[in-house]
Amino acid sequence: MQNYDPKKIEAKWQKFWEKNKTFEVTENPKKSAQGGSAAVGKFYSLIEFPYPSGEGLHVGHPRPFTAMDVIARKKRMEGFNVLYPIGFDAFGLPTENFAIKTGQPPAEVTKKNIANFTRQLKSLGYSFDWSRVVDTTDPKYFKWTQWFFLQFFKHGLAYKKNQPINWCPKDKIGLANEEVVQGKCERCGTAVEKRDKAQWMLAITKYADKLLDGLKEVDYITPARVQQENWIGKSEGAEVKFALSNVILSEAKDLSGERLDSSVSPQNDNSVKELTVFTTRPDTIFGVTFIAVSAELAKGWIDRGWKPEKKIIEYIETTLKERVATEDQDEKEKTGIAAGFNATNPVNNETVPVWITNYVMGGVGTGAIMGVPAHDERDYEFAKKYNLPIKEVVVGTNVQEKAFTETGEVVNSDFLNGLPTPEAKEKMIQWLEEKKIGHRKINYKLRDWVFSRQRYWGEPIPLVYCEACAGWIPVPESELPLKLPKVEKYQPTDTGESPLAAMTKWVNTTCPKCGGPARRETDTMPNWAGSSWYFLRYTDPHNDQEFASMEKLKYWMPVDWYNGGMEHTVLHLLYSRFWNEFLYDIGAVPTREPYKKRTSHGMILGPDGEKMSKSRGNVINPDEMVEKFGTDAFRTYIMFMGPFDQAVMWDTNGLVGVRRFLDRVWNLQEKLTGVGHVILSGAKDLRGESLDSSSTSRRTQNDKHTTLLHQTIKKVTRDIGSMAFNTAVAALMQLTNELAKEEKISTSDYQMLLKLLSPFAPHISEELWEKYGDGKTLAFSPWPTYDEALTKEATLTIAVQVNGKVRATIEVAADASEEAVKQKALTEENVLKWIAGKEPKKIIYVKNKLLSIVV
RNA sequence: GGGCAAGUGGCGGAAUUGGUAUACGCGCAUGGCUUAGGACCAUGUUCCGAAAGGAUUGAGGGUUCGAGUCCCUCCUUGCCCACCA
Repeated sequence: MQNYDPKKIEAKWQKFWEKNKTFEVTENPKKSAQGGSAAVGKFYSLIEFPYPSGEGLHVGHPRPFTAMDVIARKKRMEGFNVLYPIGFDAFGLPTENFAIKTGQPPAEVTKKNIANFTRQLKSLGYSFDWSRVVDTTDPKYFKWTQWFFLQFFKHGLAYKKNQPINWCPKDKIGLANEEVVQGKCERCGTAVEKRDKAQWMLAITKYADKLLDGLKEVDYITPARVQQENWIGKSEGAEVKFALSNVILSEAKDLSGERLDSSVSPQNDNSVKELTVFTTRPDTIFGVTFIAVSAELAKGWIDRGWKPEKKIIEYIETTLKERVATEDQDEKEKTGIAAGFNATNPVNNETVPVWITNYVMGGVGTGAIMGVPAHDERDYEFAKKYNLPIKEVVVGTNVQEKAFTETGEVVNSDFLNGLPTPEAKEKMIQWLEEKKIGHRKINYKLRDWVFSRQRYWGEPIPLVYCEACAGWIPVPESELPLKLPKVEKYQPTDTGESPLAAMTKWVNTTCPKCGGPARRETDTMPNWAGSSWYFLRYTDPHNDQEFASMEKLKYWMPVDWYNGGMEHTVLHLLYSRFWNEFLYDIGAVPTREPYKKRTSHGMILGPDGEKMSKSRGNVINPDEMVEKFGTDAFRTYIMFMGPFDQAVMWDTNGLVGVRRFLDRVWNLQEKLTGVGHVILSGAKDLRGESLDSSSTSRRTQNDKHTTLLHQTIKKVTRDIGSMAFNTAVAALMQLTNELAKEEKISTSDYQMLLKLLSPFAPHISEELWEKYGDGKTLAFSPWPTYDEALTKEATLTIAVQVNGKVRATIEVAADASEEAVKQKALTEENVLKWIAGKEPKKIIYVKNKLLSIVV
């Protein structure tokens, strides 16, 4: 027997899989390369496709990839027609920045990076269908990304809006709200500024309710579901109009197109006579003692002719500046300034002052709130600071000392008195609606999606602006893809325009509608665009007539199991669900929800327990590990290192241990009965047991050996299903250790071990299967089944407790009667000693587990 | 501040519905095999104690014959969100 030589074996099988197209699938399993018999069903397993960075594969990538590979391989053995595709999300800033630095065209850099990633991924033995690779930067792919954008546009869900955006002065790029982390650019950490810029928007907010509802019908891990719910942030309440005591504007101005419309009455004379607030607690409206408005809202008034005192203008300006720059929001104190006029509470005609404050956000609700210090903590804090009255309207704790925010009985509220909070809320909304001073309103935290970037390396937005037609005209679908022109410089211009803006030849075009002169949109799409539909393309990647045929979509969709990082559970998951639901509504895809099940993996940390990063010097290179220990050991270790959903530290010593395990599996060959024979289907081993690969051990006795085999099958099967890979590997180690103790091992037992091991360590398993298997490919051999009865041990060890402490253990036959166990226990010396002649008060028997005697 | 996880040997971590805490791996120790080994094999390894025995799952309390697991109070760490009215 030769020593285990992973390098040789792994190269051999990777070549074999590639040559035989082992993992390429079709919708008709009979025609597929390997699926000889009709499949029990389809299984679409998906991982988040990687961004092909210049650094190559990071050791973090293999964790989800290997996990889904294990699941996909097991599903194949269980008879499913398994699609496990791979692709590259290749548009993006790092490549563009690299191009800016070196002058190399991003397309070429991307090509090189993808080649390197492909080599690395292939060396890890993943069972990807390599015939379906997608690349988001391929014009054949982004043709459809652009097509989808046009569908959004045609259905009124894409619109251009001139609004303040988050602007990163370093990257010279507009950022979505979600790309701003604590006032800083998510990518480079530079403080973000506000800047006005016309941006393409996607109206994801129109899908807020659908996105929320859809979560009920899918199986997402709880944190993923909760995060999506929180991000959408639905709150139910009411909008209420408060009349203002004096008209604050005087000059007539053009009001069109501003977001402030919703909070200002549409008066011809442009005066602001009333103010709309949003509240989730209309039941507390009798407790209003002030009105708080955001600095953004007040700024809008000034823009439209309000002339307040100088200190008010100064306050507004400072607050707006702070809004973006603030780092430690923890210590941010609430501030405010009286606006100098009052509002009238419509329910009781009380006059309350209007304050401009820093704790009300311009972009939330109407940008104005009613201050109820007795029942809202923030209002309370503010009222205390500025000595505003606190009026109790819900019975609870002393509201002069602390805001009472829970539900209770309403008081001091006229017709609401005596009602519990929820009923008061309903009654008040109805009353407001009757009197036409307010109405029920559902509010969302979710904002529309800023969909344009002033960048080169992204999908061009396929629209032209025509003066004659006075608007944005779509590029005809027949002219897609609209390719990126070759440019000299990839750097965005100082004005913030995309590098494409400098390409006058490309920009100046003709209007598809009237034929007159027109200008192309020079913004490109964000990173998220290509990844919002890639799972659809995998089902039909070479289709040049449609993004995917309905027939293929119907076969493969929805994705059965999608695993990805927690960092993508909010944005990518929400965006791609939005696209899919929109496509479902226009009849382009067959399922409303794209993903049936979503799980997440934890991060792999460096050996020092810190996040891996170049600057810390704690980065582990997968290539190096594979070179040293072999792919199978690497894969198996990744699965063994800890609970899949938790962060784990890298420890190369642990990898050594797994390699030892594989060596042991390899060495078991020596103990095999009938070594050297290729065992064919229908053959029997030396014990006369069938070696039919679909059977497991045929022995029916509950001997220790058989029990362990069946227990292992059960445990590994179940653990893979629940992503408890670490304990599945542990069970395989345990079985291997037990088999190593025996003098001879039956070939059927060995076959079973190889099958269970193969999803984790496919190369060594195939190699050994070639020698000791049934002559077919292990990858499609039936997964072992177990007999529940045979997982039970024949004799059991029962713990005997006296007063809660284990004093003895006794061996009894399985399912022994309580009486028999009791009698045996009461003959144990140590048990008698602790009972010390006393009469047992109580004896509790837990079947097959323990006997508890209380004296 | 809010939400969600999680705290178990020297280390990574196991432990169906409450039922023998510490599986599996690392490390360490002793022995074997070897010219040698950082290779391999065997045995041992939660802590205290010579032993009998006792203690032990972040801290404290509770329910129970019995709690790592359930309940209450508190502490710590990680992740996500952050004045959402």
